[in-house]
Amino acid sequence: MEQNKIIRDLRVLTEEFIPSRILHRDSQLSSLKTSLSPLLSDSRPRNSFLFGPPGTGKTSISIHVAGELKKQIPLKFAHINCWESYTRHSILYSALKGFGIFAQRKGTPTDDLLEEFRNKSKGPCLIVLDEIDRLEECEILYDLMQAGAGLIMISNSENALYRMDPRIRSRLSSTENIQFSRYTDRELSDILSDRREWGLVPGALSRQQIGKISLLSNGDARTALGMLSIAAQKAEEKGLGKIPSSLIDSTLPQAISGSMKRILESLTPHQRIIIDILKGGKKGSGELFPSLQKECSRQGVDEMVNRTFRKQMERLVRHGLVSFEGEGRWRVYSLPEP
DNA sequence: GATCCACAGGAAGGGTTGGGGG
DNA sequence: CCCCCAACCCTTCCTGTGGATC
Repeated sequence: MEQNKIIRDLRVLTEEFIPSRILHRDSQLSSLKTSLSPLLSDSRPRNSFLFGPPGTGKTSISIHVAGELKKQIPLKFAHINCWESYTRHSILYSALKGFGIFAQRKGTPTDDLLEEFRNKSKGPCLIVLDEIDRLEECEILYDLMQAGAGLIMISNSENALYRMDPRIRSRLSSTENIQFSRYTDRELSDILSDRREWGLVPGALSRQQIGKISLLSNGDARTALGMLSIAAQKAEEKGLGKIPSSLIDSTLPQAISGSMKRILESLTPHQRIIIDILKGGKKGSGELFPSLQKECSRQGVDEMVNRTFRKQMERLVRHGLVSFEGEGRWRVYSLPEP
């Protein structure tokens, strides 16, 4: 295979890559380590709630800290995305999978999975629940805590825990709240420089270009890394020896739509149609439902019953993809501000 | 004031799905 | 291959709410 001119290691340029050195998150890192330190003496850690805008390092530092702990103790660890696993059953299943135990998914009662989890989570145990506001059955938090697991809960919204059942909330009252704010341009530049060192061939990207990406990404490391990897791949495809600045400008919309695309791909056809309709402006149920039916028959998608439509709306609202104002029959749905 | 209407949302039940066992 | 099991999704049926209409 021909030697790459731009990319040395593409993995380093993705948000999934967890660097061994976390930059510009010192206070959050030390708060989290303090909360989790009881694990080292086989005691129950303090639960943590990490909140802040997307791309500010919440998931990265959670996985990083878990990795550090694993080097010192036999930690049971699982990272669960509540967007994908939002029921009690699927969370228990994912947790066991994170421990390396492949339970039978279908056909196993939730209580049996819980029993299995209780048995297998003995000793130091840490569960990261990402996008916790997507969770549909909050009792699972109670179950996990009861089994002795330490929790790191992550959300973009500061109020994610307020919306939970008061009983669960009181169990979470001693939770350590750790806030993440957007990176400054300079901090983002440092992060990108660090990744450039391992991910790109020397000389492929200039300091000025890093500054430009940082400026355009508005403090969001996910967008910044998205821009960097898209630009690098395009330049590589073209057989160039350096990333041209013109390419960087054109990657911003792609990097942003890339994260939006992932969300849209996870939607059902019905949910996608509802969002498309709401792009045309806010609507009440009385107007939205007939529009949905009409659009479904036009697109050859099965029509749904009114009650199912309301359940779908409930879910879209909970997922933050649709917002509403007004109560009762005067409720009006719209798309949230980006 | 009684009734109607439009909508929200709970409860129950049936269909589908996917993995295991006979 | 077929049946069983349990989760999960959708539908049906129902109750509650509050403004509009008679």
